[in-house]
Amino acid sequence: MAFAIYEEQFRYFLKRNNLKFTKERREVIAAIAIQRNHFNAEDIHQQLKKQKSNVSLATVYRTIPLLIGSGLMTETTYGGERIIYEKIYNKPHHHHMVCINCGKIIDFTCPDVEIVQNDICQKNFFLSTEYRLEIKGYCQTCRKKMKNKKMNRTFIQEFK
Amino acid sequence: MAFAIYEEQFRYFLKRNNLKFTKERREVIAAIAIQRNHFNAEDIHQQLKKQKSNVSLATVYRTIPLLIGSGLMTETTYGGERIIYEKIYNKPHHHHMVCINCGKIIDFTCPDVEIVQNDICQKNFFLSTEYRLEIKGYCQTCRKKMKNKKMNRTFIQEFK
DNA sequence: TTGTAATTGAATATCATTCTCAATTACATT
DNA sequence: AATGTAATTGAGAATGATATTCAATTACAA
Repeated sequence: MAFAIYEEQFRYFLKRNNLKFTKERREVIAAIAIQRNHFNAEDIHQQLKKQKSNVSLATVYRTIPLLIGSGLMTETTYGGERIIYEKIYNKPHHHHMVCINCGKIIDFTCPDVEIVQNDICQKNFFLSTEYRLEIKGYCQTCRKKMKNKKMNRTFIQEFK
Repeated sequence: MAFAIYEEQFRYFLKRNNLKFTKERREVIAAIAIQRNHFNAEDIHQQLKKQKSNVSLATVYRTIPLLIGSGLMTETTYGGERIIYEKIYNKPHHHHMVCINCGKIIDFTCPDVEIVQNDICQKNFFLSTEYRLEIKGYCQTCRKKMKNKKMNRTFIQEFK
């Protein structure tokens, strides 16, 4: 499974940065390896408890930047109450559609965006490390609810 | 100037939603009208003080969703400590490059992205209300600093 | 084995944003 | 113009995710 590769990549990162590979960090990786598509800090902590691990939430938060720095995961969407992460190992680069009614996140890939992005960065002498196209709106399910007026809209507003 | 139009649009929105046009809300609009490209809740509050207005920070926060709902402004980038807003009146739709070293935000327009976005939404039966392409990386200035190793990098990491 | 800098858990701090509540106010209706 | 009522306000307190402090522990290079 992917776990061994996760650990290898993480150990390499730690060594390069003069950081230690602790029991706690190993357990956090194991917890990450098991996560689904999208998860947050608390999800990791819950998984640790399931694993009978006593790694504290503080350590989870301390480990997150290391996991991102080592290239094992990335932030997905912000804007909600919590930051949502996802693993990136062996996953093609993709973007997100977020339903503003139910919170559902839909992944999609789009090679065209990369071309556009390269072009823009070159023109602006910008060195890109990350780019994302994020679409907000209403998913298929919630559009149906809209017709029945069962949705969470706060204000009356037109759609473009 | 744009202020009168701002107010008209806002009053219309309030009326449609059975909300009141108060002295405080008028003052907040005046404060918004003066803001630069990118600003946050605290910036609005500071501007109110400059205007000798006593509108509280709580009211600023309460007014923000109304301003967004009425189409006067929008969230720009999250991910930092605070939410950054920008006015959208008379401003072409655009995207952002954010320097992860100095925090600089560079606007850019890109008509191609709209085409891509429409296509994806149609395929997924998604009703888009908003979309953004966000590029993170290093701006021209910070790239030069990188060569002199004067940058804020936290971890040693390769660039793609 | 040892020295030392990194790491940990627990508790506490931070700090942007939201909420509570009693007093005030806008404004539709008379 | 007066009235009724629901919306709004400021002040302060609450919230809650994330970060930090500190003393005790631990990884690991030498």
